[in-house]
Amino acid sequence: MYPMRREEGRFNVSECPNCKEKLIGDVDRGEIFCPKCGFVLHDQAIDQSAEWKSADYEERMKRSRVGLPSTNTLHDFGLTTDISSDLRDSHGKYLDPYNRQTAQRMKKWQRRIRTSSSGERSLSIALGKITEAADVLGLPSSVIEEASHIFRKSAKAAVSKSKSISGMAAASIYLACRRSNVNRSLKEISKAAGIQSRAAAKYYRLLINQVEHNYIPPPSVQKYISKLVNKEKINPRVERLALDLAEKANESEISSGKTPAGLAAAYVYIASVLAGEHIPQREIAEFAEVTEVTVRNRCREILEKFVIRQRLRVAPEALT
DNA sequence: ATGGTTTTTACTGCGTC
DNA sequence: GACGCGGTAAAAACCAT
Repeated sequence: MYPMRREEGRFNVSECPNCKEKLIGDVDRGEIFCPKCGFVLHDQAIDQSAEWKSADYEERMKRSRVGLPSTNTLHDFGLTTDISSDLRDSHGKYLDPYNRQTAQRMKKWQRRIRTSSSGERSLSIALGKITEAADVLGLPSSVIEEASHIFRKSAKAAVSKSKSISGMAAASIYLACRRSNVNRSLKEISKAAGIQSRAAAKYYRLLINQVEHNYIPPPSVQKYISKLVNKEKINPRVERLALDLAEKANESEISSGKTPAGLAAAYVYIASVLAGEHIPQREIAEFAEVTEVTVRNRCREILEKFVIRQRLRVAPEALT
């Protein structure tokens, strides 16, 4: 997964090994990932910058803390108290019978309270679901945090009331991906969450209406192309050509209302033919998660435009 | 709810290896 | 014959109104 060879010692971290996109570093979470394909370069990278500075020992002691950083992915933010069961006091002495009884009662209630209310419990389940699905997809933990945060917000706003937990989890992850510029389709995510993408789309729209207030533009065709190429291990030449076509076609007239995925598939298909690689429509359609018919239709439209251009270019020569 | 647009489903015919 | 490709009609899904 991590393509660095130890003996080389050096690895250029500025671009993604899959799609050559410039990588984005997330200092807060200590990881670097590709905004196009979601490739995580170094999930366990250590944040080398000091979190705080201290002039002297006293101050350092004041500022240091104990425990893991709090996280959105656990229902209680990872902040929990455990009452130990060995029934000793803070000095290590055994408790007397009365205090022992009290401690046991406290322990029991603490355990019950932690996930007692139905809200807490479902939150806990949902966050687990999010983490699980995101892990399957190999998403960077910053996205998981974001998704968890989104889910919390939706739960607070009672958006997720009486909705499928998996559905809301998938929708949260998808929104988190969109926000973080990680190019994953709703289909992929719903599959990982074990849910129909149709249903997930519904929940996503809910989320958009209730939680998200900024318009998130859909990923560009170029991104889809890169993703597709990277997924299918296609010759980079084809990618270049496809991107070229997409740019030159300046497709404002053909693209409106069409799924970018289908368009990208068509460009890649045409590029593959032009480059003499000829990838079957069937395969491209499968990887782009659209139908062959859609690929064909987009192809037809693009080619119609290109034929006209070619005629215009060729016509003067034909006249001479 | 509805209507217009797009995508999918399912099927057929054509040419090539 | 299997395969890739192109097309079509009808159903399904999507989206704004």
